[in-house]
Amino acid sequence: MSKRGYHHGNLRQALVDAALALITEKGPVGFTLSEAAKQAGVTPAAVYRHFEGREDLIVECALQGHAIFGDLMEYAYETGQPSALAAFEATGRAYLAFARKYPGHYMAMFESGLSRHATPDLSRAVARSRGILERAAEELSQHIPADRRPPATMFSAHIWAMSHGVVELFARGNPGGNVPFPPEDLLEAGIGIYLRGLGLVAPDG
Amino acid sequence: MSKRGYHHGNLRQALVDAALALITEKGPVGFTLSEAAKQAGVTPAAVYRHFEGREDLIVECALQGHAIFGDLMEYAYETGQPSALAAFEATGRAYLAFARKYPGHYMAMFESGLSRHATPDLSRAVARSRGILERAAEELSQHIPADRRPPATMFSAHIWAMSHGVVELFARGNPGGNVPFPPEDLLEAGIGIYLRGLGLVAPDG
DNA sequence: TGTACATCAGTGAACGCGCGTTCACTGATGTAC
DNA sequence: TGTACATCAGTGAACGCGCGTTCACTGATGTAC
Repeated sequence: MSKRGYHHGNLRQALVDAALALITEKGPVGFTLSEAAKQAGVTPAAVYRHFEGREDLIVECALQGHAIFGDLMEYAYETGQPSALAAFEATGRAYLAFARKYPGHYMAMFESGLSRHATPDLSRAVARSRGILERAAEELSQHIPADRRPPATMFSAHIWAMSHGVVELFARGNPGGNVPFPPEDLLEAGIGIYLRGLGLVAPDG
Repeated sequence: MSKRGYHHGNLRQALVDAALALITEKGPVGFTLSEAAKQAGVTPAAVYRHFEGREDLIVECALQGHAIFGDLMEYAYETGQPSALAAFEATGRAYLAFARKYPGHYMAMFESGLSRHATPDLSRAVARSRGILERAAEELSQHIPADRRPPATMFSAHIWAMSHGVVELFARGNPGGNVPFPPEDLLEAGIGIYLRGLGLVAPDG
């Protein structure tokens, strides 16, 4: 914070913001370092004062994404407490809300094709995000009779998969196309049915 | 068919195969027309005897993918008959089998970023693939009491989303990572739980 | 069967382009006295 | 407060690269007589 001054103010963050805007607009593929620099009102070479190169800039986008993601999920989870079910459902909704509100971050995190071990920082950030999802699943799964309880990691993987699938196929232009349901409703209904299958919500609720 | 002869034999298909191999290896992004040509043992310019350009080649990959996909799904569906449930489950398994066996096709179809209306042919192929999924869902949903029955399109969207999510997050290197379950088991369990939630399989089965 | 011609799949050189990256520089900002 | 100096964020020109695409060509294949 309060680093501002110098020539630009805070070029580092301005570049991240430009990158995110470009990724949002054109996908993580269409993003170029040169255009991000241009959009930040700066020469491409200036980027190298703040990042090691193109990939490093994308990593920073993903990193900030995971930070926001983790905070949102954690907050949703805690807000839903003490009911494990409410906490879990809030977490699911927060997932989609994040994907919609921060599409650039989401793409940088999950669609940019960078290894989740690109840097130690990123590796840690990914682990945190995943840990939060799994914690919510873990707690909720305590309410399932032990003999019918799937491992919490599997449980959370299912929800994550469905959420991601809805985002990819139905929350953007491609390629599942114009299903006549808002993605939020689609996902909420899907998770509801899934949880009923686990015996976690009333069969006729 | 039997067009063979001339210089190369069947360059058109050789280019498609090369493109698919490259897409498999490097993702739909890493794919370049020049490299596909090279891999087919031919000058980049030769590609233009058979395709309008780079995108047209990718479209052909997606097109062939949809053809295989549709056939596989249809076959799985029919093999599972007359039980609607068995047919549906077979279709779900076929989905993942396709994604694993034809990763290049799968990526060209769902991850290459080309509009599903890039050409009329593609538009039609996408509609067919989707129609098959929805037909399986439609039939199965007849077995749900009408008052609790979700629309078949929603139903099929859920399964599609979960399948796609499993493929994207867990069936490849990124970024969900090394969950300790084979994706096949993960998906099969997920679909099983979901169907139980719909009351389509016994609660204690 | 043999020759003359037409076709057209593939060549190879060239193009303009934008990319990521480097480098010596310059000039505004912050600091020491 | 004012001057001299050090720092270092951003410049601008240049680079090599591989891309997609074009074009006049050439030479193997298929066809007509």
